[in-house]
Amino acid sequence: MPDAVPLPQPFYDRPVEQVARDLLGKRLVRTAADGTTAGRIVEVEAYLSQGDAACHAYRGRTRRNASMFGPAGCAYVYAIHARWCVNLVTEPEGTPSAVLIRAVEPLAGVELMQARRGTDKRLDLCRGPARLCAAFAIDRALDGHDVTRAGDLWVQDAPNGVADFDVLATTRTGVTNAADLALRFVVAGSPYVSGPRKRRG
DNA sequence: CTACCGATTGACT
DNA sequence: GTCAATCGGTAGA
Repeated sequence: MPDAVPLPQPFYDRPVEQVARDLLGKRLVRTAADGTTAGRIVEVEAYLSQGDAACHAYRGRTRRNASMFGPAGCAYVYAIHARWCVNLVTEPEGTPSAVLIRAVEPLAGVELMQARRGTDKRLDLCRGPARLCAAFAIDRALDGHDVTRAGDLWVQDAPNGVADFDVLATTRTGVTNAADLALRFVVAGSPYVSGPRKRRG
């Protein structure tokens, strides 16, 4: 863990699909009152500002999705089926796009994750967007949080710039609208990604 | 205020 | 593989 440098704001201020791919392999770091947890991002999904019926901002701005309309580099935390999920907002302010973090590989604070999740199974600790949030103690309090500075929630650049893995693009999981778009990206071969689901080239 | 729905998960066949 | 519990957000009366 050489440099603990946060990914800078310009990293997020780019096309969402590109940011999604580039987030793979980076470290998500969460510091809470009861300790710190960290994990390597292995699965993400992109939600587009235009023509994407699955995006929460598709039908305009509401109280819930307000963070998506804010500047890049902020968190967008929402509730679904009584659970929390976390996104990272991309593209310029007023452009409601974001990357959903679906799974990470546990790197630090594993015991804390186990306690929060109520399971010892390392593979299941952060596999799935809501499981990840439970393991990292992420909830609505972090909605709108700036992730470009080392703080309660941020993303650390990977030790080396060169990716040592292949990226697999598939359709998104669980969405009922615009289900045909291949906007889910995973680290090929990682056992820490959530259920495979159908694949697409 | 009530009614409906979902970017999920965990339990079960 | 299938299925339903779960509750915050949204729309509508």
